[in-house]
Amino acid sequence: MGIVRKTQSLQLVLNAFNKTTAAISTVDLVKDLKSEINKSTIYRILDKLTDDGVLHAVIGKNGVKQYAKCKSCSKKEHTDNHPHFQCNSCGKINCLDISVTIPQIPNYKVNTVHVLIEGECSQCLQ
Amino acid sequence: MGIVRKTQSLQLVLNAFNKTTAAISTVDLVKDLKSEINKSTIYRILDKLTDDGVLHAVIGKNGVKQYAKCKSCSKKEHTDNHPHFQCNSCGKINCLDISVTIPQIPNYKVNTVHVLIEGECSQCLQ
DNA sequence: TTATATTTGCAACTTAGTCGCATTAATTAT
DNA sequence: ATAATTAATGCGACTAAGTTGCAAATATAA
Ligand SMILES: [Zn+2]
Ligand SMILES: [Zn+2]
Ligand SMILES: [Zn+2]
Ligand SMILES: [Zn+2]
Repeated sequence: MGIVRKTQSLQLVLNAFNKTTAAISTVDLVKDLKSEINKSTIYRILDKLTDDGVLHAVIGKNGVKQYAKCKSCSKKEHTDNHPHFQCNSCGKINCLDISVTIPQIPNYKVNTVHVLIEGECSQCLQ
Repeated sequence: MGIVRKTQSLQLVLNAFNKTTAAISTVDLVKDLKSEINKSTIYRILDKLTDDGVLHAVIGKNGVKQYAKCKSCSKKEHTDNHPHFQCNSCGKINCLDISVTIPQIPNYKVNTVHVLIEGECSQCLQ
C-alpha cells in the first residue's frame, strides 16, 4: 500500500523533507502545508512513504510522532535502525549515525531497540 | 505540587499500581476506575505522584504514555533512569534492572537516554 | 482522447487530554 | 466533637490529533 502515483501533494511533502535533515512532526507538517494540502492527505502520504521505506517514524520524548528520511530502507524492510537525538531547547529530533549495542535480557526475546537521547543540540549549544 | 491529602481516589490509584509490576496506561487506568473516579482526577493524581517520585512516565512504542512505580526516587529528583521493555504480543511495559551506557556524541550535550526494547516478554514466550 | 483506478478534499466523527468552577471531603484549629 | 480551612473532586465544556466514508478530481494506461 505504498505510493503509486506521483501527485502534487506527494511532491510538496517530499520537498518539506528535503529542506532539512531534522525530523518533522505531523502537526508541523499539517500546519506548514495547510493552504495546499488537506490534513487527511498528509497523514495518508506519510503512511505510504513509511511503507515504502522512504520515511521512518520516531516517537519524541513527549510521545509526539515525527518523521525523518530513511537512508537505506526499502519497501520490504526498514533496516535503518539507529538512535535519535532530541534537543531540549529547540525540540528538534535528528537521526544519529552511531550504532547501538543490543543488550541481551534473560527470559526476553529482544526484537528492536529504540534509543532516544535527550540534551542540547549543536545549534543550541552556541 | 505533589500529594497533600490521603484521599480515597489516591488509594484506589495506588492499589492499581500495587497489583502489578507492569506499567499502566492512563487510558486503561481511566477505564478500570471509571465507576469510582472521574478521569480528570486520575490525570491529576498521576501528575502529582510523578512529581513526588512515586511513579514515572514511560512513552511506549506507539507514543502512548504509561506509568510505573519508581524504586528509589524522591520529590527532588527522579534518579530512577533505566531501560524499559515492551512486549509486541501483550503490549505490556516493564522496567528493566539493567544499566545503559550513555554514549558521547560530538557537538551534542547528552542529558538523558531513553531506551525502549521491543520484543516478546517471558509470559508470552511460553 | 477516453477509460481506469488512485488520490484527494470534505465533513463528520472518535478519543485523549485540559480547564474553570462549584461542591465535597480531608485536615487543622477551636 | 465541632467548626473552619483549604485541598481535592466531579462535572461539563472544550481543544486538538487522528480516522473514515464517500463523492469529486487527477494521474496513468489504453
Ligand atoms: Zn536545539
Ligand atoms: Zn532516524
Ligand atoms: Zn507479552
Ligand atoms: Zn521504569
